[in-house]
Amino acid sequence: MEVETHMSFRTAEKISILVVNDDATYLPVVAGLLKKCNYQVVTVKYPIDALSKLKIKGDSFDLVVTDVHKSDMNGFELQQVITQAFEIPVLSMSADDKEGTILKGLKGVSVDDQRDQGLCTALQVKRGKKPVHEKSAMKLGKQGKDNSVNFVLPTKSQIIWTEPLHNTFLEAIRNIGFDKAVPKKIHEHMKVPGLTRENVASHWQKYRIYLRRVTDASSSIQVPDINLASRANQSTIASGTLGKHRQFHQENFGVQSSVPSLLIHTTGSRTSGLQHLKNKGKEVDVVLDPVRNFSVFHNVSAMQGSQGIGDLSASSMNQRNDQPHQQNNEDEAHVNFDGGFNQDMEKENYLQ
DNA sequence: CCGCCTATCT
DNA sequence: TAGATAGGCG
Repeated sequence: MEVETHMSFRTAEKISILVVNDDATYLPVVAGLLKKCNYQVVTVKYPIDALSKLKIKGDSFDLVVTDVHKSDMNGFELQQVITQAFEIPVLSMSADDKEGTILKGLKGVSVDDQRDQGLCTALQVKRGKKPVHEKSAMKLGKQGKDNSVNFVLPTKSQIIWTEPLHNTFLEAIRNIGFDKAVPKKIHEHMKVPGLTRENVASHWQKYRIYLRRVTDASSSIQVPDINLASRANQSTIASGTLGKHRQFHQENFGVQSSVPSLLIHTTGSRTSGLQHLKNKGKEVDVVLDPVRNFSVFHNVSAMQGSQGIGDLSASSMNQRNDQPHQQNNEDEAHVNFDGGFNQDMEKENYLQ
């Protein structure tokens, strides 16, 4: 499906692109790739040069590709000038995904819209919703069945909430106090390089959802008449539950030191690693479950003399919540691991 | 305007 | 399913 057919048409007028980038190593790469895709490419180092080039060559460019840099005139400024003066779409790129550089420049325009507009206008492609990522280098112009051309950029990495990472998350929450915990604070406390507030927020949401699920389940099983406990006060989890999970946790993750880094990023394709593990069955879900440790509630649960929840075992934990009632389940709560994480996935590690 | 939260997307 | 993203709202 990824055939180079995209250049079989459009021989008459090549699309011409002006590439602005002062990075000596990056510029040739971008230019080369674009040329390979049969675009006519002109390169300049600085925005100033770009402007003069545009003045000379007028509207002969179909698209300007800039880097978002912090030189005299940055990519965004250039973008504005060009867009206004020449009415040529500008595609800004950056390898800098920190500090919201890109979003700042886009002012309310979602990244998708922006790039869709830019690409569509410039290349007159059909609206193929191929995600084009704003971060990192551009990869390759690839086809669509419809002959549309899309830029396919490396998809942004996802972080994986490994055991150690999740633990620092939990500890941050404990330090802050559960009810005062918000993404920003948690994030600050964690102090994990490369981890963003958004990462934390997302995980926090999942975590709370999970917690809700568990507390609801346990209250309905345990004391049906006092579900107000878990309802009103989220910080109530039976010690039995805690114990179970603790135990579970230790058995299976006992020596987690095999994972040297706290933060693991994966890149786009999910064929390996995560997916792979997932496909191996439910026990894997347990491995990947974001909440394997209830230490947050340790103190609270200590004074909760509850018992009988007994069976929030591993298997029930990773199963859905739809009607635990009268769950006789012949499926025994078996958990067998073939030994921790086997990360054959592509990843970047951030030591810390 | 920031950032939290929920819904939705991938 | 997990994690990312968008949008609403305080």
